[in-house]
Amino acid sequence: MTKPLRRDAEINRQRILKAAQEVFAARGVDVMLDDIAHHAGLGVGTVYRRFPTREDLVEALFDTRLEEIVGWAEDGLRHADPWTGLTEFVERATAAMAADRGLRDIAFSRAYGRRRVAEIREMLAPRVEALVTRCQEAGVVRADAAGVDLVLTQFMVAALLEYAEPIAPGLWRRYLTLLLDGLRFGTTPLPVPPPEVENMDRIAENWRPPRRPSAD
Amino acid sequence: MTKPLRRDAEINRQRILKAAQEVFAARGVDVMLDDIAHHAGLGVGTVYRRFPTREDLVEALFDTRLEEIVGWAEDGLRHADPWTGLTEFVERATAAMAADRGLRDIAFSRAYGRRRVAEIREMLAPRVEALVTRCQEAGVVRADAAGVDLVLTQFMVAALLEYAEPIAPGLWRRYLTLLLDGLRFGTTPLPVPPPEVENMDRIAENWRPPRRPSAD
DNA sequence: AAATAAGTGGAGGAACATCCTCAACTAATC
DNA sequence: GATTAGTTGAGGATGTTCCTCCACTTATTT
Repeated sequence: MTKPLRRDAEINRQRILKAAQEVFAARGVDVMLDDIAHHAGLGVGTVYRRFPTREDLVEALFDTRLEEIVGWAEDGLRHADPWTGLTEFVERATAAMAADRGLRDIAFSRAYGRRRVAEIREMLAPRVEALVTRCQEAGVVRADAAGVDLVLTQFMVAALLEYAEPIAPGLWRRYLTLLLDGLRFGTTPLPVPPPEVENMDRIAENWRPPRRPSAD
Repeated sequence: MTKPLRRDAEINRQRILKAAQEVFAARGVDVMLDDIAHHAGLGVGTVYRRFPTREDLVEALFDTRLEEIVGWAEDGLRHADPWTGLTEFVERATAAMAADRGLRDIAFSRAYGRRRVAEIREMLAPRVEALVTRCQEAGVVRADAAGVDLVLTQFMVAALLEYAEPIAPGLWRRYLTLLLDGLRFGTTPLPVPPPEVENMDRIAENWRPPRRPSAD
């Protein structure tokens, strides 16, 4: 029942989406909507007319991005070699997050993406855990690891990205390798149990790095 | 030549230091000075009179804390077993940072501690690197690791602390173990070189997690 | 015990940051 | 050319943080 937009309005809508995508990628999801408008070469009012809340922009931009990541997890589970399946997934997911700070926000925080995006995000954790379990069954991941450990691992690497990626792009691969080697070859008994699922959620949901200044 | 403070003023000075220590530990070094005053049961004016800038509080509180950590590194270097020397140092340092968010700020960021504290901080990195080198010479740390890798490792764990420690205290031990196991037993060739010292500085200096809300 | 000097409190002004509306304007479509 | 849809961006509303200022209190000196 929604009338189609006027031609110029539709063009502007696309421009806003493109601008939002770029600004979110560079500076995270909680940039000022004014900055997105400016980056799109439009007035603030136009952005607010088309996307009354930040949430609308998030939902319009990130559902497919997250679905993509879920898809990678499923690829990994389908891979003949469990360990390669796991590492290829982690590499792809981290590379995507390295290139897009907004995606990190969406993947971890619960402050954004309350509708469809939240649903998809929820599909991620169980699949990631399955990747680990599958490796353990094949004996290529230490037995005392847990599914959630991979999530926390990703979390730590995401934090590193936050600070290091703009300065030393790609450095994350080094430390991801270190962590994965720990998962694979480590023998020192892990001294405390993994977090309960519920706590895991509470940890990730606090994800909220400081606002990055606009370049201007 | 500085006159001694009036008796009540000296007492209040101590109160402020105690309050600052506690509030910094709980919520980091960039809390509002108003909060410290309130926590000390004093007026804001009193705090500003005694410590005109946040920097003065930082310098008064953190130089011995950092010296302590430097001392631990030296203990580690003196330990008969290089690997135990390394792990004991990392454990102690991380435990201290887990208990004090202000200490994390001081140890990593360059936004605080510009005088004596900065000097001490600078003594830390070379000693940490020596701990690693010593282990490599003994063959108990992978040869392709670098001294700075331990610093980045600490950095990642510090980021984890930021989010996880209030919810799952002590969880960091699990992931520190994983990382150290990676350093020790890992065999996957590290895919990118470690950061230049100069970049290392630029990464750490950006440390600035979001402000934590006061509990009131 | 009065005089003096030192110290205190905390309301509130200044400087910002962020959000989002709205009335005057412009452009597309019929 | 009339009608309707869309755009604009200055600026009001709100919030945050810092830090000063001066009427007041308390210690110390004489």
